[in-house]
Order: sequence, then structure tokens, then C-alpha cells
Amino acid sequence: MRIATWNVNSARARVARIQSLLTEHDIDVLAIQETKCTDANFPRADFEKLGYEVAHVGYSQWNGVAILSRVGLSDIANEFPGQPGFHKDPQQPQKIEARAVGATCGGVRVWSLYIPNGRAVTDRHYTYKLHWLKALSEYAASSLAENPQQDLALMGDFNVAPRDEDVWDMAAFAGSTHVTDAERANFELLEEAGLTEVTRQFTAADRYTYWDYKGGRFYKDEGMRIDFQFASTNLAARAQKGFVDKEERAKRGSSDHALVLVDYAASPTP
DNA sequence: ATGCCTTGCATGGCAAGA
Repeated sequence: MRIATWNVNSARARVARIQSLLTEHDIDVLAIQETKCTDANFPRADFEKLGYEVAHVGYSQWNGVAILSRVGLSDIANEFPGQPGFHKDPQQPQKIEARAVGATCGGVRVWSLYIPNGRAVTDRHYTYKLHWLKALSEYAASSLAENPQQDLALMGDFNVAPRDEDVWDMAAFAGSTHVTDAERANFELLEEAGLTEVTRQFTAADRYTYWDYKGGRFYKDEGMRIDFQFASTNLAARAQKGFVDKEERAKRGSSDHALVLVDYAASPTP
């Protein structure tokens, strides 16, 4: 089964590109982040006509996550248990944002995840980000404790560069989010929960999954590795190969993130 | 130091992104 994740930076602005990559790469399941639209505005029919079932969670112009699957799609969840909320006003009730959608596709429990950016280390959004990662790891740990043999995949834009080599210049990130010890520690909690990050082993030659639009970063290859796929033990053991689609990122009008794809061998028949 | 670019929207200058 071929599973990919892609922060598309607006689903409506990039419908044709998403359709192209689904076909070009023969993708079974695609997790999308930053659709930037409500459920009513998500271009669902454009993917259904290609044979994909669709799960989308979008409450406004911000965030928005989706799963497209041609190997079945059931038991849709609009958030994970314990998912923290946010509101710009700390006095207001903190609301769950459109940052997680789960569905079972071809026997794999798939989550498309858009981890909060953090904005600045002094911002409430940064604390929110740390809590969000911790809560996600706790959910993963409890799900794996319940069923250690399951095929579970958590993928998306994690907004953390876990190693110094995952950014082009650590000095450029002094005092910034995405590279702090606290963010890296909470990213690591996912591994401690029993998940394995499976994309890095196949994509060492392609260091990055994101390049800022500003300042011609892509052409200077000044990027960040912040998009990942985490898999449960049984699923991770079946990861065969993977790649980062830098060609698409090089095109005019592309997303600022690249698609990250992994092939998994079929589950042994029980 | 700031903008560098791109998106969506009350189509305005913002907010947000990383």
C-alpha cells in the first residue's frame, strides 16, 4: 500500500496538482494538511471522480485536514481523544481546531495531522504546540496499549525539525520555534510511545520537505525537514521505500511543502 | 532589521504561515 502525506497550502488553489500527483504516483492513501477551507468548500467531488473516498475536517479558512483513500475509508474521527484547543483570547473557551482527522483505510488506522506552528517561543501558541504534541503521544500510547499489533500511521506536518541537520543553518534559527529542545523532546515522545518515524531512512539524500516561499529558499536548497510518517511496530516493519517529491516543489505555483511518500508491503494474511 | 512569498477573506489590508 502506498501512503503519502502532503501539506498542500490550500486544497482549492491546488486541486489539479493534487489530482495529478494522486495519479502520477499511484497513491492509495493521501493525508492532506492546510486545506484552508470548510467542509462545504472542500473540492470533494474532484477526488471522488478519481475513485477516492474523502474525509475532511475544516471549520474556517485556517488549518483543515483531509484523508483521500481508494482502499476504503471508515470510522472517521474529527479529532483525537484529548486533543487540546486554542483561542487567541485566553479568557475565551479554547476550541478544538481542524488539525486532526482519522480514518481506517485498507486495514490501517491513518491520521492526517497538522501540528500547531508555535509562532514564537514567547507566544501562547508555542505552549499550545507543546501540549498538542504531548497529547498526541499520549493518545498514541493508549491506542497501542489497547492493541499493540494494530497498523497505526500518524502523518503530516509536525512543524518540528528534530535534528540540527534538518535545517540548512541552525544559526538562522537561533531563538526561533521548530528547533527548540522542548519541541524536539515532545516530538521524541511519539517514538517513546512506541511509534517509528519511517520516512527518514528512505530520504537521506533529500534533506528537506519544506522550503519557505520567501527569499528563493528552494533554489538555494535552504529548507527544513518537518513532514513525517510515524508507524506502529507491525506497519513500520513493512515499510519498503519512500521519497520526497522535490520535482513538484520546483514547479511554479506549488505548495511550499513537498509530498512525502512511503510504500508498505501487504499485511500477511491472518 | 525587515521584507523577501502565498493564501483566504467582510476583496481590505490583514492574519497566518515556519
